[in-house]
Amino acid sequence: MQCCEIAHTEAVEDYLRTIFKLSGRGLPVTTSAVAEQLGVSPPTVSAMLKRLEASELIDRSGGRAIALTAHGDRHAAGVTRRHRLVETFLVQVVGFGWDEVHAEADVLEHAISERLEERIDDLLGHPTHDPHGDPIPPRTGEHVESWAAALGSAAEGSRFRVQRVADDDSNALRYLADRGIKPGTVLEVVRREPFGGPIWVMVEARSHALGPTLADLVHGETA
Amino acid sequence: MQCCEIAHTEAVEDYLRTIFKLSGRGLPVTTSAVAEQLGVSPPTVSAMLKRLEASELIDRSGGRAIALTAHGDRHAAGVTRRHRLVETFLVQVVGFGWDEVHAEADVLEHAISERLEERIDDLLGHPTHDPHGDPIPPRTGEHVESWAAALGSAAEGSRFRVQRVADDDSNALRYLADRGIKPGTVLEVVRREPFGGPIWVMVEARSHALGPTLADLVHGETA
DNA sequence: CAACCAGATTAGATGCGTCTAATCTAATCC
DNA sequence: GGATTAGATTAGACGCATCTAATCTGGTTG
Repeated sequence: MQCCEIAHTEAVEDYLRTIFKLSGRGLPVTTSAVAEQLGVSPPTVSAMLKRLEASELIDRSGGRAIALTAHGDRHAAGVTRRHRLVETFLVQVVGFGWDEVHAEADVLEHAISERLEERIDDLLGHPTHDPHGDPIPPRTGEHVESWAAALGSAAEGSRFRVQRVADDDSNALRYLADRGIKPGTVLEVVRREPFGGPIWVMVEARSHALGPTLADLVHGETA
Repeated sequence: MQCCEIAHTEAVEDYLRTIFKLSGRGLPVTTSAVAEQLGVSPPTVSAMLKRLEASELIDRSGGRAIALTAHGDRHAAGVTRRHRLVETFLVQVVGFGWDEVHAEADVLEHAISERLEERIDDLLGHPTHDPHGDPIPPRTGEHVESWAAALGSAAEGSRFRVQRVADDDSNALRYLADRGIKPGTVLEVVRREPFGGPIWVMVEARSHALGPTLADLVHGETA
């Protein structure tokens, strides 16, 4: 069965984007990881993976790990592109906060036509990154989905430039935005408490203690 | 079974909006009419109508005619509201032509959240009509879906103000827009050819011959 | 009135996407 | 190396939305 023999249903797009996302973050891409991410049961994922494999969108020759084929990667990047364009559009044009757009985009990514996708891209001036700092895959051509180092592992005393913040948790995003932490922010790592304690950072002359969970959502490089 | 026990799937919303649309135009609302409109088979409609009736969204006590209950009408008006708000948004904010938005809105109407619906409404300044002149149902309260007289039945020599143009056919919309015929246009009915012949109208000092099919898409009142 | 016809429904089937319960597999650990 | 255990799959089921083929229903017409 070739790719184009599978219906590009919302579910198929959801699975592809999830696999794309996990791969991009360097996380293990397994049945259970996908199930967890999508909030469905492992058998459901098993069944879908079988169909994706039959359509040559994924490759499972590497043991438990699931990899996108070149074909699958193109489609997954397409869905991701729409997701991130929609997020950018909702923030820049519609006036939503960066913490409000993820769930909205999760639905809209399946609902916009190619024409609307292009129009939004034009309207926004062909953005390269969404409001969370995630790179927007180009319509054609190569795309690299790299995550820089997490703030959670930055050295004490270093200056850290935020590039990207994981967009999964609205509350975390709101919390971080309230403290001025967003892509582009440069902060100072004052102190790292041991034993899973918080990391103290200085942003615009104010210091904040971020728990390790939160600190791991923030990625960037030493500035 | 009460209304809220039925899932508000896309299909359910599609059926409700279709029934709403046919009723609003004063057309017969029957199994086959709905099937035709939605492009599905009559048995499929039969099955869905049974579920809609069990959920008390429609009432079929009037022989073959299908009527929305008060409850069903509220839901149908909600879907229609989203459809028309999206159309307006796509034209006014995104820059689409009025002939391009119907198909787009058919999908997006199911995908926008209540929050986004409200935000779009605010952004547009609470419009009362969409680009085709169709009234946008208010979020709460009464809504009247009335179609004025068709241009096809306007008297020779009368002046006719266009209020509303049926949005089903992109090509027809483009054709009409090219000739300056859209809501608000005032035109003069020069001559009606008999035997299903065209109707001659004068718009901005240019005259055009419109076939009866086309003329029946244009609704308004003598000005 | 009987036959016909249009329109609606029932019967039976399919594919998708999901579930739970049971089973299989493969890595880990004493 | 055998037992445990985590993870994946198979088995069996369900609801939604759709189809085709067959049947039912009700009005019109010769």
